[in-house]
Amino acid sequence: MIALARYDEKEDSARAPRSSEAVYLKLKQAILDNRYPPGAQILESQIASEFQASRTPVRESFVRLQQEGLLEIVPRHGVRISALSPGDMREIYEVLMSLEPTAVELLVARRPDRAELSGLVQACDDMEKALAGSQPDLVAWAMADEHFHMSLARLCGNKRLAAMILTVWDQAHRARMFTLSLRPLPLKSTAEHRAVVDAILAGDGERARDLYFAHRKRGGHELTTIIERHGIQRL
Amino acid sequence: MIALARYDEKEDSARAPRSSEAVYLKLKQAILDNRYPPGAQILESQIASEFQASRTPVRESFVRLQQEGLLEIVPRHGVRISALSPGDMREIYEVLMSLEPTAVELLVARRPDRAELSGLVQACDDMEKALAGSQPDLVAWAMADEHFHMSLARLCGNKRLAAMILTVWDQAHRARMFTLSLRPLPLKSTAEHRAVVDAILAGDGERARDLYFAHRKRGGHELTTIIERHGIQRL
DNA sequence: GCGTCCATTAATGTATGCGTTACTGAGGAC
DNA sequence: GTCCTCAGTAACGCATACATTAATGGACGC
Repeated sequence: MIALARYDEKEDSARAPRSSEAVYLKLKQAILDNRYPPGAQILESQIASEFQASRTPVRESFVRLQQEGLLEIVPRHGVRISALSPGDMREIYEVLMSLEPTAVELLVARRPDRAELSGLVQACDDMEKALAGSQPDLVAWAMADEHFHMSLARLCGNKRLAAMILTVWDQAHRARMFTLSLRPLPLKSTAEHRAVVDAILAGDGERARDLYFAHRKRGGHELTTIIERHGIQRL
Repeated sequence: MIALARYDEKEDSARAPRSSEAVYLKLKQAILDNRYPPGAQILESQIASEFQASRTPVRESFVRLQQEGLLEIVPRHGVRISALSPGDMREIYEVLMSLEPTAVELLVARRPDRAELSGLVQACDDMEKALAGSQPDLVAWAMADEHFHMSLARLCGNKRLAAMILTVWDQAHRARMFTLSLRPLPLKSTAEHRAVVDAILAGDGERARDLYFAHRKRGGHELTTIIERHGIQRL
């Protein structure tokens, strides 16, 4: 289900370069980058030799990644990279439609100043820049979009809530990247993001919440439509 | 930070009595039962000998329980059972105020028949029974209450959402049990639960959502008040 | 020729050993 | 008397060895 560990990340003492942590991070990145495609069966020893570690830290990483929903440990059968069904995508967007508006509401209640929101503004600028040229850079836009949403989650002041949002975002990451070129150009999206920032600065929690909810709903609907139209079953 | 693994529980083949699973379940139950109190430092070897297993499955359990937020692995320092601060309780109730109303809304949208909701009705009956006598059985009431909320989460049709709810409920379990005798008798609570069930059966998603939100908000407020009034810092 | 059974093999699950690190306590110096 | 240093020890993190299980392929029987 939903991995709770992320709010634990404290980069205080870099004195302990634990192998299991390194394996976890590299394996996770590899999955998100689709270097291990959904449905792929992977072996402990394979990952171990690939990352030059023993099976022990690899197993530990498997457990963590399973709880984050990125892979499944089938006892005695090994590990399979999770593939998302259309139903999974629906679940993810239902969760986000619940949690993200709450997060923005909590953020407004904290009355953040403009400096605290600089990351959000920067993300909006990046999104605009990515779409400005004659050849829109969809990947850059997606990264800025992700950065906006994850920053907002982190800013809300509720670590559990933030961790949950980040976890399901990670689960949906590949699907988003995959459908990026299939969706209409997200031209309205940036304006929606800026409107949310304005509402936050104005201290209007209800408006921020409603705007964010509508934004999330539209995004989810777009993605769902694409999945249906293309008859995608697993991603 | 929110453990995603629970929706994975499939008790299909009981053919593989894995030691790590047994250790995980027993250790988790022990923590929930407060046999390892919050803040306690525990040793891998201690748990291993206690459960007659080696350190390997114990470590695996530690990783899982850390992601569920029930304990913290401090590298090179061992494992500490999580203690909830008032801020943690606030976080948990903010998450539940967001997720539980969504869950009930999703459940209504599925138009469940009366049979599907029998578990909820049973839980209401149990709550009433627990408070009926001259000597109210608070523990029985709390168990029925928990059963109601967890059943509703599971019924909503969104496994990720359900898993998240269950995870934070587990985190708050000890705190709830601890404050049980400090709160006023939950006499209104049962009626609120029944009203939610009625709204579900009536197919009125908005009413069910609002009722559940109000119920959750009141419960959270009650608990927060108790924590403040008694100056509880860790539980 | 096909199906079933057994043996072999390969990968997981568990146990254990080894190296490293951090804590503890004692002893000495200022 | 207090603080700092150092050595001893105990627990963790990782590696590896062993046990267990499931899958695969071949051979035998029908």
